Amino acid sequence: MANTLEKTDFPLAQKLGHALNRVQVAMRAESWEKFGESGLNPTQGQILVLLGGRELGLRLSEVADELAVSAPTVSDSVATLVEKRYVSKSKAKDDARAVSIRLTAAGKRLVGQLDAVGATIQTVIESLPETEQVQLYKTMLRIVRELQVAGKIPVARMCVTCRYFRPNVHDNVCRPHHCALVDADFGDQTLRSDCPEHEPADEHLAAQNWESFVS
Amino acid sequence: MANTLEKTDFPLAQKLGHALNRVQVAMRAESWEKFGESGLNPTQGQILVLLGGRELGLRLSEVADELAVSAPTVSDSVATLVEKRYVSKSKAKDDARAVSIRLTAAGKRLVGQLDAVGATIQTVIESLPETEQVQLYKTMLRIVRELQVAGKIPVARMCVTCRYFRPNVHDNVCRPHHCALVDADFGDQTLRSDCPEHEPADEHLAAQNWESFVS
DNA sequence: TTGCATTGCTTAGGACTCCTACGTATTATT
DNA sequence: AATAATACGTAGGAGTCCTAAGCAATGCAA
Repeated sequence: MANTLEKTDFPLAQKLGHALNRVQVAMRAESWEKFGESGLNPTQGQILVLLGGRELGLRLSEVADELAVSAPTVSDSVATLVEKRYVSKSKAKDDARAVSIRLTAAGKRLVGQLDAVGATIQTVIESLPETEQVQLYKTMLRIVRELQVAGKIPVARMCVTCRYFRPNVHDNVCRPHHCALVDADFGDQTLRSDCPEHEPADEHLAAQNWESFVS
Repeated sequence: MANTLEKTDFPLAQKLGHALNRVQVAMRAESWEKFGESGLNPTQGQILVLLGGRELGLRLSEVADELAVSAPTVSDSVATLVEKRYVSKSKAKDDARAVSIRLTAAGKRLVGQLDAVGATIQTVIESLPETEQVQLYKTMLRIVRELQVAGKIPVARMCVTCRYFRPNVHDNVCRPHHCALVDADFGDQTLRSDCPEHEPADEHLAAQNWESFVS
């Protein structure tokens, strides 16, 4: 009798996937709402937000990798964004085949008003107890990292893949990590998922850091 | 000096949103891959998977609500699925305006082969320590519930909104909850996010249960 | 019971995503 | 110098996704 429920149950990972899917649906819907106000669709919005964090401009293929869509799709979307005067395309200096995509002044203005995430999602996350937020964040970073290892998304500018990252080197439980670039100790909640100062670690260091981080 | 990183940092909720977005990108890309093998796109696949859990058939509008897209979109997608012979449409008995959408035999066969989530995501989740999986699951359920309260997604068939759910009534730390339908105690990892036996609780009971659950 | 608002769905029209396949230019390799 | 690989673009097509408008059927109120 005690096992009545477990017997007909699905594996936890599958149920987690289901829950993740539901959140994903909500996020996508919010994305339409949020970007729609500015006359954009989700893909265009994502491109703009992505560009917002990169002053130096991005290649077309880099954008495609980041958003995990095909190059033609990005080519199309960027073309419409150019039409809307939010981004500009220029020839890359170092490669005559390549283009450099960056925000125009109008684009920057728009991105400034745009939040990266929908308001409801943001509110919901904020309503969680802070310890749960930090725990969730750490778990999400772990998932993101594993997805990168699996080649599903490009290596993001996260602390855990940075050459300046020194995980768990301090005794302080609240701030166990260290950033060798700015020479500061910090905690899990200050870990970055998209740091402008990020410089990729070599494979060996990355693996080593990852070990120290998750243990 | 100690605050060097924190000063230039973003709010945690925003960084969490960013991480969630990245996972979402990966999931969407996997969705294309996975469903593409069967000649489907993500939306068609989602509809099929959704229908897979509902023997009795669903209204068009219910599908639209579940996937958080407009009725015309579902109308289109269902039409192409009918063409592909995976689903059938019939008039609803109780309402001559409405249709009942359900899987055909071929549709059931296909859904049987389809996983709800992409293989990589599944693997990544499974690679997490089990305690972290359970914690993540609980947090995700909480987020899903909050999204429902906010009206962003329809009330799912989760334990926490079920009239048979009795949260935290047992002393056993591993199995504190109780299902009054099958009369069994169970733990967080056995909580359901889409239970076929689900019967919605009234508002009062739902609120009360939610309180007991999260505290 | 008649009238009107609401509901459930469909059609129409348009913007755009997203794909595969192929073409063109440039760069890298041999 | 010839060939391969890379970066991007175009073409063509299926299909998402929206808003707006329309048609039945239903529910409610006078």
